[in-house]
Amino acid sequence: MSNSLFYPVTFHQAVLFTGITGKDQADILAMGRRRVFNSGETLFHQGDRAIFCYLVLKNRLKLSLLHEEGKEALLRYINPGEITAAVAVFREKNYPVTAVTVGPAETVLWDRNTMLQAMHVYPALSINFLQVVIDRLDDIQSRYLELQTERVEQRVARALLRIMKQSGRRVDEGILIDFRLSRKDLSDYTGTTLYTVSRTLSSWEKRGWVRSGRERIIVVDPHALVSFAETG
Amino acid sequence: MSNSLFYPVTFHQAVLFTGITGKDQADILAMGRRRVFNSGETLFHQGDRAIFCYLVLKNRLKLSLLHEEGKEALLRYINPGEITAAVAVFREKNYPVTAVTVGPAETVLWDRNTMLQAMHVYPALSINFLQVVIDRLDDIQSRYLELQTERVEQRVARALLRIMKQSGRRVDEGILIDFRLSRKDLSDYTGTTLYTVSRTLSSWEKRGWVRSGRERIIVVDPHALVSFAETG
DNA sequence: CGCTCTATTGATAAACCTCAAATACAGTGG
DNA sequence: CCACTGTATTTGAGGTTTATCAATAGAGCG
Repeated sequence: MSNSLFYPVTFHQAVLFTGITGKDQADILAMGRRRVFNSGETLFHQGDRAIFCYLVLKNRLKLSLLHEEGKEALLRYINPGEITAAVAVFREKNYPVTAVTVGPAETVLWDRNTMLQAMHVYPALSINFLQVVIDRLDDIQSRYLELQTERVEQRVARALLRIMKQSGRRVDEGILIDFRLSRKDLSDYTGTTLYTVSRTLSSWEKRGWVRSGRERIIVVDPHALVSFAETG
Repeated sequence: MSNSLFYPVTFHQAVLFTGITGKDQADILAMGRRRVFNSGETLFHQGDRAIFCYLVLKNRLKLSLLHEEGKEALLRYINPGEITAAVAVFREKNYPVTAVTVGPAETVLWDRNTMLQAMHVYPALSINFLQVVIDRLDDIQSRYLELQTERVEQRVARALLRIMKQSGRRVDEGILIDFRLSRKDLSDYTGTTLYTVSRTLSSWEKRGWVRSGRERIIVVDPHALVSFAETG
């Protein structure tokens, strides 16, 4: 409560806080610790003991699964208002995920015991955490199915639409993905190579569906992309 | 409790019942309804409202994600003592998964409200359910990474090892997958075609790693398979 | 303005799918 | 017990998708 002034008002809408009053939100936030990470800094790494869970206040995190030989599967971006490492609260096993900031990021973090305590006081928290875990499960299952059954271009279309929905911002020309997103990032997200993503985006740019530059993508015609994603 | 005689003793080891005494287990089972499904019968289908959660007593269920054009991703097999549709208890949304029996299967099922009630009386149940959801999330994330980064034969090796661990039975020649498992099933599990699986198994059979017949696989040399899966 | 990182594009190769045909196998009913 | 029938499996040939490699161009930063 004491340092609630530090937190932007907008986080009253965070998934974490569904069904929790503003005052209680402030209390819960005050139980955590505020921490700012540099651009590109690692919050936690695959194989670490899961210790904290994080609420993102500003900027974004990139969650990845790492494989040998430097290959990487990009799981998702964690946007302001979203939490990650929710699972860390429920078990002590290693967490198989790596989190890196995309630009300098502000977070609030809670250790396991503190969060368990908070959940005890505010039971709605447990429900919200569970909801997050289930949402993640749904998301990864859909993507697993798509990865297994669809072609590369179709998957890139879906990826772009997903990221657009989660992190898009309206601008004049269309919907801008609001952070540095490279061809490599998109290929790690979809299980292809940066070359194929580049070719795909070039072809869509010719058709007027997107506009793109260095680590920057604007979706001009979401409808066309949706239709492409659904028909293959 | 009244009908606890119906249930085999072995289910005292079910994940669902971790930390729950035998008597309480019987009570919980008695709150559910016992139901036998025919071979190949569908328990629930993608898009259904999630209504029940199921404990498998005998035989196995096959959980799949369905895609248009008849393509299918095989999520996992649910063995005796395991539960499925755990998520159904926590939300009413459509469940994106299809469950079909592999041979005639005995189950116990609970509707949402009954299970919520049981959880209220036996809090350990909630923890066990959560554990199941988290395990499923871990599993699908690992497989997502593998699908995205590894070659077909490597994935088939991993699939065989996974299924072996979960459903294998020691026999003279090695470890037998203890139910009908076709080339098509394995290819749906790994995201390839039955032809490629067939070729792969043939080549392994020549090397003495497996023995296989119609819908039947014995892993003769698990070590060789592990090493193959890990080095690619 | 030079340096570095990202993106583009073409040529080639590898992995894997698709299609087709033959073969093996497990039940089933006579 | 055996022939029959419907699946499952095997295997080959050929095609498609996509990765890989290489070289060039472009963008941002100090």
